[in-house]
Amino acid sequence: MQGLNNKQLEACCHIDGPLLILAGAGSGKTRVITHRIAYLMNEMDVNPYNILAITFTNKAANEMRERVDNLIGFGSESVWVSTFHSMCVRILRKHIDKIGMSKDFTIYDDTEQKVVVREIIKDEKLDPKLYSEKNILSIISKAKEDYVSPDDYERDNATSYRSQAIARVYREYQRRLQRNNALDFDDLIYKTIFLFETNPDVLREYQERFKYIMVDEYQDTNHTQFILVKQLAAKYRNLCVVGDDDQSIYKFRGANIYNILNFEKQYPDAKVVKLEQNYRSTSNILNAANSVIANNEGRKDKTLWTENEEGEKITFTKYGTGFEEASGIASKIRSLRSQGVSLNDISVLYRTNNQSRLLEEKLIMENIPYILYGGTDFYKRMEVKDIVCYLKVLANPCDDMAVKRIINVPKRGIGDTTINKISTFANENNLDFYDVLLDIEECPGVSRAVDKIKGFVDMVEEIRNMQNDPDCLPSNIFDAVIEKTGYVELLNLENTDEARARIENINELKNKVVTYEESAEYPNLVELLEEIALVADNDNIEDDDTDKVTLMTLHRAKGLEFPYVFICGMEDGLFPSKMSIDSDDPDALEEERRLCYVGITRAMEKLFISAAEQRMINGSTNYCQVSRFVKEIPKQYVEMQGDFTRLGDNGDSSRFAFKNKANNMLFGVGDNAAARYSSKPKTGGSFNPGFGKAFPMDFGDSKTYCVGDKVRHMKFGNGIVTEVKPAGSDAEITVDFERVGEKKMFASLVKMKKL
DNA sequence: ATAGCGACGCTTTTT
DNA sequence: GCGTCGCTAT
Repeated sequence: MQGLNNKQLEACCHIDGPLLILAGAGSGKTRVITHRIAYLMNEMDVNPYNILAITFTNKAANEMRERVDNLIGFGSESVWVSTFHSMCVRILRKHIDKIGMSKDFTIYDDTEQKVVVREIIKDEKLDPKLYSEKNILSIISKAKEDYVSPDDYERDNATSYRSQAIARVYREYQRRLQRNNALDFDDLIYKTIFLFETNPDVLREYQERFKYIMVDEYQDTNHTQFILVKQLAAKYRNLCVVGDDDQSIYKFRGANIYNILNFEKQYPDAKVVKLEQNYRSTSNILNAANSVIANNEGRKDKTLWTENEEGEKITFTKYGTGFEEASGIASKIRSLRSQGVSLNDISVLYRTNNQSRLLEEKLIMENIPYILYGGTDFYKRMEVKDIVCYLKVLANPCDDMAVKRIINVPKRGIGDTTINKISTFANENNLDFYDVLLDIEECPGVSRAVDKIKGFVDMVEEIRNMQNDPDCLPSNIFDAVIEKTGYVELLNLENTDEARARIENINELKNKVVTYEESAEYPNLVELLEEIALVADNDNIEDDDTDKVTLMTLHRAKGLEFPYVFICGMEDGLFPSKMSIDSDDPDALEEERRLCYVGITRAMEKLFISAAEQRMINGSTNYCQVSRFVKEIPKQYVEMQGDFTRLGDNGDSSRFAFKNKANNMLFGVGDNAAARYSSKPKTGGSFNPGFGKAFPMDFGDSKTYCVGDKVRHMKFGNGIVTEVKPAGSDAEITVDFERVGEKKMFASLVKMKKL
């Protein structure tokens, strides 16, 4: 427990009963959580089997497990470290039959949800203009997040004709998912709560198991997650939640800030520990962040402080246009680079994804390498989804959505009319879509396509039969899909850059499959698909060590830090967004302000913020005011650049000290000439080890290795120890891995198992 | 069955 | 300004 400050120590050592840790930005939150787990195990003799740590992202879960491993060596494998969603999947895979579903369910992402809703809108003959799938899905999702069933929803909205129609869609949506043996993300939590409600014995089993529960990023939990945690902790009440109400920025996704604000009401005996010392930022940056967030009403009282030095002032630059802003940022980055700053230490943050376009164009022109987070997720790319749907059909033929997606991909002459006929026939006879395909002669009106469908079914069945061979791996299936469908072959014929990028993505998918196989105990399609469904692209951030500037939205930056941070587009209407300014809910603006706070506190050494007077938004030029958030930063922390005599600035500008004019910006010329380019598909990244692959418990002599020992490493696979060199109380060992060659590592830190 | 064209709509997105 | 989606003409 060394190197912790008093507050951190206090948080680690409070073991019994509810505990709320309010952890400000950069206050060493993860350290506290990992040390607390270590304390439970090492000092309090808690069996790691009885500890549950919940996070929101796989990345956070992996990091946490790694850090606990490093802290205590072996034994941490039996701590449940997982995301809400993968925890629920794991519970449901074991018990979902008790609530009338089958254990091999598949998970639908939002693309698949949309297709289901679209079909229902059509079948129910609703006007798609009045009932957009997007709108309906968000209503359904919101209902589920609040644990409102279709019946509840119908009853609660009895007076609205529209709501009654939506209730019908909701009910039908659930019915179809059930028939497809599928759950969406909201269902994963919803059904787990329902399982616990209806099966007290199952709940008791998990309550007994999870005697100590920790929840990270508690400010981001929604209502169902709140209920779930409450259920699990009800018996032992050893619940520790960690979060920062000032960093609650996901209300639009259902996060309920009152879960953290009212924790003490929910648990009156809760101990509260505030972590207010910041170890990340200079005091100028931190003070600026404090001043901004102080304008919010609905927050827990706390003020971050730091022992770090004052540092440079924040630079605020006002540019004439978005083009100039992008040029200005690019040239600032160039000058940083010439001073020896690594591009990896620089990040450019913005409110909306489309702001990246201008930045990208300028960075390309200036020859500054960058990596952009955002855009289409790897697993949502067309070609990746196509292949994944083949795998889904092979794993779960009831998955109508998947079957319909691939039945004519690549094109094999089975058109919409045929698909609709089969669909109707299936619905009328209460059959799965694929059942009808198997017996296609029975289906009226598909005379012409019968042979084509037979060809398709034969192909699928041929691949499916491969699974009878116990040695058949998911990658063999994968190869068979590629070969029998001719998918890559057809792309090859296209001979375009786009087709080549798609092939690259498919190869990348194959890499993921192989990586999965190497880490899995019993590789199988269902588990592979589950990992794919639960893994976010976000997990790959920071994996690449080549020198690149990072571009992303402020939302995505949460949890990250960079020595140099640019926040651009600081204009009222953009940030804070117009929606939040116009909203009659005052919390909308407060949430934007929290987002601003998150952005500022990402910076360690130096923060640049900027605004443009004119910006093109949705094809038309807007004249902008400097963001109110900029004006909330006291001038002593800021150095001003730019022309403040032009339009868009009045009133509060007197707070600023005027400095040099930005007159070195190129205007206009060539700005639109920069060619559009398609960003290289993201690659690399470690596959989430998730559940089921934890090493067996092994408390023994795992820290001592001898030359010749056969070992297995979590990431690197099998290898042989070739050298052991004492280094202080530790030992540096060299291992020759079959797959990746020789690696040196410290014995006490390495995540390895002796074979 | 599919290419092509016009209408629309448009913050943020841990799973 | 740009991408997605659905309808229409071939």
